[in-house]
Amino acid sequence: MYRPAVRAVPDPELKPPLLQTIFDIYAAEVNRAIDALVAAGTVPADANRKPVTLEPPRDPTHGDLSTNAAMVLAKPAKTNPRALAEALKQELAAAPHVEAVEIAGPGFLNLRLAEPAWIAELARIGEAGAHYGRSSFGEGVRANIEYVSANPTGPMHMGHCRGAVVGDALATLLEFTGHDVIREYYVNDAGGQVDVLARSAHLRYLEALGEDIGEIPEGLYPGDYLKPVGDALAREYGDELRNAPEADWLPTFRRKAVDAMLELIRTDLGKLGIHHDLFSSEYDLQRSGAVDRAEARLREMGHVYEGVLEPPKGELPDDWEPVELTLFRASEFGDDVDRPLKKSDGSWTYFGADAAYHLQKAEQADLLIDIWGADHAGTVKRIKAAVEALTGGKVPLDVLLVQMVRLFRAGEPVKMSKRSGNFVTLAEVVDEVGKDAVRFMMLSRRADAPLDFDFAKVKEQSKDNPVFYVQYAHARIQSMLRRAEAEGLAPAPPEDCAGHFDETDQALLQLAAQLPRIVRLAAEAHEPHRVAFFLESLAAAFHANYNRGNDDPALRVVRPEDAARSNARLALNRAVGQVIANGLGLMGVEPAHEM
RNA sequence: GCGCCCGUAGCUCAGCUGGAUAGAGCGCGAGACUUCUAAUCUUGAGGCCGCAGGUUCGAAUCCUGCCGGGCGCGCCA
Repeated sequence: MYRPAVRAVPDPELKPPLLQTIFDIYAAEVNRAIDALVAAGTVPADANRKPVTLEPPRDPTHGDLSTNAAMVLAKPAKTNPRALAEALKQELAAAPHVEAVEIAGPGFLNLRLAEPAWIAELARIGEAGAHYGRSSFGEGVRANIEYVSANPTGPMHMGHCRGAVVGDALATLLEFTGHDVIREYYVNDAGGQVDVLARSAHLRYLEALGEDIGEIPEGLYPGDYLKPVGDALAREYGDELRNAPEADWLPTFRRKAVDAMLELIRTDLGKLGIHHDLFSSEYDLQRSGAVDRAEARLREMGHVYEGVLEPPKGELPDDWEPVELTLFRASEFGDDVDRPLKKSDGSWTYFGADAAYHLQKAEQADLLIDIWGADHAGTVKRIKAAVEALTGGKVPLDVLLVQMVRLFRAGEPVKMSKRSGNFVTLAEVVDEVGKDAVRFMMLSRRADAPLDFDFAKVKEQSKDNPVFYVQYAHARIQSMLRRAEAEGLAPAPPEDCAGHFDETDQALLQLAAQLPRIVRLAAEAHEPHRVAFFLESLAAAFHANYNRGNDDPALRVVRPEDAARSNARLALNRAVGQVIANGLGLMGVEPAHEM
C-alpha cells in the first residue's frame, strides 16, 4: 500500500577512504606491545584483550593517552599490574612520537606524545573534512531502525518529536560508523483506531457534500485536518456513498484516510529533516500471510498453545473474563507471562502482528533497534521474547525508550489534552523555533531521562541555550577565518604548524581529536546525546581559548604581525570548526556561518 | 501487588560500558568590554554519588535487599 521511498544504494566508489586516527594508531601500538609480551611468554596468548582501553586521561597532567592494559592483563598473566606495566613500558616507549611512558596509580600506563603526533591528527581532520569521525566498525552490519511509527490518525504532535529525532540521529550515527542502515516506519493501519479515522473521514465527506454535521461526536477525531480528506472524497465519489451502509465505504475510506494522514506525517517529518527509507503497513503484513507464517513457525518450535491467562494484577478491567486464547510462551523467554497472539474472535492481536513484523525485519538485518515512547515499556519484554524465539537469538533487538518532553512557555507548563484535540503539533513548534533548535534540544539529554523544552530558552541567544552556544562557536570561527583572509592570512598547512601551539591550543586540538572516539562510543551505546555533550564541551574550550585574546592581544588568533603563528592557529581553529560541523551534521543540525 | 526506568552540588543534568583527586551549566560571591562577534570568558564557595551489604587490585558504574519518584499492567494500540 505504501511505496517505500527510493533508497540510495551506497556506491562503494564514493565511500571515502577511512583514516586511522591517533587513537587507532596507538591502540595498535598497545596491541603490538602486548603481542611482544605474548611472544616472550609473559602474557598467555588467549588472554582476553577486550577490556583493554586506550583513552585520554581525565586529568591532562597524566599525559596524552592512557591504557589500563597492565591492570587488565595482570590476572591472566599471573603477575602484578606494576610488573606487567614495566614490561609494557619498554615496548611502548619504542612507538613513534612517544616522549615518555609513565606508570601511575594502580598500574596505568600514561603516554606523552610529541607534538608531531597531534599535528598529524590536525592534518587528518583537514584531509578527511566532512568525513572526519567516520569509522568502519559497523562494516557489514545491516541495522534496521524503526522510529516514529505514530498511528496514522492525524498530524504529528510533540509527543512524537523526541523519538523521531533520536531515531534519526542514531540512524545517521550508525551510517557514519559503517553500518548499512534502514530507516523504517511501521504504519499501524490495521487496528480499530483506523476504523475510527475512516468514520471521522466519512463525516467530513458528508460535510463536504453540504450536510450539517454539527458537533463531532465523542469518540471520533474532531481535528480540522480531516476536512480536506472529506473534500477529496466528495470530489471522488460525489453522492455515491452518502447513504451507503458502512461496509460499502469503510475499507476504501480507511485506505484513503490513512494515505492522507501519512502524507501529513511525511510533511511534518520533512520539516524536521527526517525521511524514512521504508513505510511498512501492518494491514499489508496481515493480508500477506506473514503473521500466519510467524505463528506457524513459533508453533512448530512448540512455543504456542491454547490456554487461559490469569487475570491481570492490579486494577481488574470491568469486562475481564477467562477465555481460551492462542498464546505465545513469552515466559520461557524472559517475559512475566505468556502473551496472546490472537484475540478470541480469531483476529491477530497487535502483539501477534508485531512479532511477525519483527521477524520480517530480522530477515533482512543483523541488528534491530526500536524507538518507543516510555509508556510502552511494559511491552518490551514480550517483543524481545518473540524476536529471540523467532530468530533463535541470532538477531539482537534493542528497544530504546524515550521519555516525555514537558513543554514550557517562559517557565509555565503548556497544557495538552489529547481528548480535546488540543495538542501542540510538531509543525507549530518547528515553525516557531526552527528545525535545528528542536533537533539539538531533543538530543541534549539521555533518551531515558525526561526533558524540559522551554520555548523561550530554546530561542534565547545566550550560552544558557546549548544550541546557540555551539552554533555561535562555529559562526565565530567562520567569522575569524573571513577576517583573517581580509588581513592576508590563511590557515597554515600542518607541516608549518609545529611549535606554534601553546598548552591551551594543544588541549583544544586534543579535545577536537576525540570526535571519532565519541562517535564510536555513541554509536555502540545507541546514545546520540553524547555527540551533543561533546559539542558543548568543545565549544566551551574554543570560546575559552578565543577569549584569551581579549585579555592579551598577543593571544589573538588573527594577528598579521605574527603571520606564522597566526596561520598555524587558524589551521587549528578551522579544524575545530570542522569537528563542530561534523558533530552537528550527525545530529541533523546545520552549522551557522554567521549570527 | 508485579514489571521497567530513574535517584550524582540548592536547581537541571554529564560521567567515556569497572579506573586515578566525581564534572558542567544555571543560581550565589568576586572579576574582565577603545572585542579577532563580551551573544563571551576568568575565579570562589557548594558532594556520606538515596541507604545497607556483596563481587575485586579498584564501584557513581556490576549483583542483592531496602527507601523514594516516574511510567506501565488489557484479547487496547
